[in-house]
Amino acid sequence: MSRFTSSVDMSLSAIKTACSNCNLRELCLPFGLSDQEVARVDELINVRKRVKRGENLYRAGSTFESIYAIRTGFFKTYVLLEDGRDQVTGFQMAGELLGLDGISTERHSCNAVALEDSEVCFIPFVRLEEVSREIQTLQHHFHKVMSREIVRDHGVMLLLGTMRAEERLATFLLNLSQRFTARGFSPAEFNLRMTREEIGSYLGLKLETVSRSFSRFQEEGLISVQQKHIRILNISGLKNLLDHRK
Amino acid sequence: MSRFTSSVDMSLSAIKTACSNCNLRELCLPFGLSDQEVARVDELINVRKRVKRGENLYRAGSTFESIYAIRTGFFKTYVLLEDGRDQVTGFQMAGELLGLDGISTERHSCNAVALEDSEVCFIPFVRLEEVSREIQTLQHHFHKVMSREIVRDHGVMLLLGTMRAEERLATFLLNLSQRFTARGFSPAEFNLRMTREEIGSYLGLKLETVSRSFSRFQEEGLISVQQKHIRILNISGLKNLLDHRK
DNA sequence: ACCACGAGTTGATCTATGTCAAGCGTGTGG
DNA sequence: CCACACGCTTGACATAGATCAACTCGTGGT
Repeated sequence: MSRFTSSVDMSLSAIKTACSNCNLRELCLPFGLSDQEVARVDELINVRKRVKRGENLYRAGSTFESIYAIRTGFFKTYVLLEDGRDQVTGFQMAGELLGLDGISTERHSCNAVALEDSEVCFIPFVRLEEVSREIQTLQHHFHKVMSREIVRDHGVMLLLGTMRAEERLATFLLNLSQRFTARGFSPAEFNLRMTREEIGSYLGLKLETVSRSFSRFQEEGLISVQQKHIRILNISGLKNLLDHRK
Repeated sequence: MSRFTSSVDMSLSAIKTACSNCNLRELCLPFGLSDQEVARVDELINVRKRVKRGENLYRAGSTFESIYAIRTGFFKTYVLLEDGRDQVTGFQMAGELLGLDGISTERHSCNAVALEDSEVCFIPFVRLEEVSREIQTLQHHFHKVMSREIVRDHGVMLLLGTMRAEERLATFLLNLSQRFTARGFSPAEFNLRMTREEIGSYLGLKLETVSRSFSRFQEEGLISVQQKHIRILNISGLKNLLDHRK
């Protein structure tokens, strides 16, 4: 982790952006908007930024001004306890929004770090509220996105509160698989961008338990693991792990 | 409280002007609005409903139309797994909103049950979006409320992912105490509305562990417990449980 | 007012996961 | 392109909390 905490500023290359020709449009904020409406959204997104692997997009306590749409790359968000314990609250990939936590107090309440070289669009929040007062579709979609985040969090609470280690890991893999699929990647084969420790933090497990569970899955022929490379060999086998518990 | 739960008839106009003379205004949706603006919000709240202890306000899967503001009473929300395991995702009290989970898919994703006889205001969501396109203050406050829910959920994830049983319970008690205080009740003395099992479900513990932890706190003079009645005797002692872990 | 059953407490034991430790291999940065 | 640090795996052991069980209490419903 030490090499990640050193960075302070992000490489600052402001690029003119346009949702209009972004292939993530249908996964991202402009979902369901007409061309005209997308053009209005384009106007409010005037900054794009690269975030290098290990750099913070924002930190807990920093003032909130924008939400961010991930154009390329992969992030984690996490909260810290004073004593050093931390909890990864999510992993975010292209098309997903970051920073919603900051609206409530005008300060971010968690940290966002790039897990690979990434690019994000800045969406100044005041302007987003402006435009969403004008465009009903945008307003409604934004509400759906926030609500979806709440529902997702409840799912994680269910996982952390009731599931056993292997169920948690299976759920995690199936979720990743499904999100990669939605982005046009293979449902069965992908590279993890995060370490065992980060997976463990997200799932409320120690890294050794994550590692052992991976090994167990492999022994059982459910997946093949080679460091960060995962191949799902038996997806329904993984799903069965979740169903049939007494 | 009694004047709301009595069976005395109320005039329609009294119902229609709910927010304007509701003493929860500053905790609830109309927070920060001018009198004029509150009047606009009043207009969209045209139904109030009693929910008896044990009744569902809504269920997972039911279609989403309204969010609900709790006028009096106490609720829990929970999600279910097919195999019967469940996870309480939150306890809600007067002035708090219920139903935000439903926005994302137009169907509720969790269940809401009254833990005591309660009364809620229906806020038809389509109308809320309408009015919040007109009233910026309302729009912004609503966004803050949703964001606050996300931040709260992250806090629960931290609790479930990293804390030990007694830390979880202490966090829970301190949170309740703080919310009762915000509503003008004693910070140190209150009645739990939920069972040990429900507390356990929320905190990712079994009821026996909750019971044992209560007993331990009592032995240590931190609280006194008598069934559902809690008195916090040493609030900083409880807080210390959270800080000083290596 | 009473009874019965749900809620809570407490003890004894079990177990899943944490902890500690040692060694390996791979991919990243110099 | 190479080296080594970091990430990962695996084993042995420890423990917090789960599970099972027996008993008490108190409260809500009739």
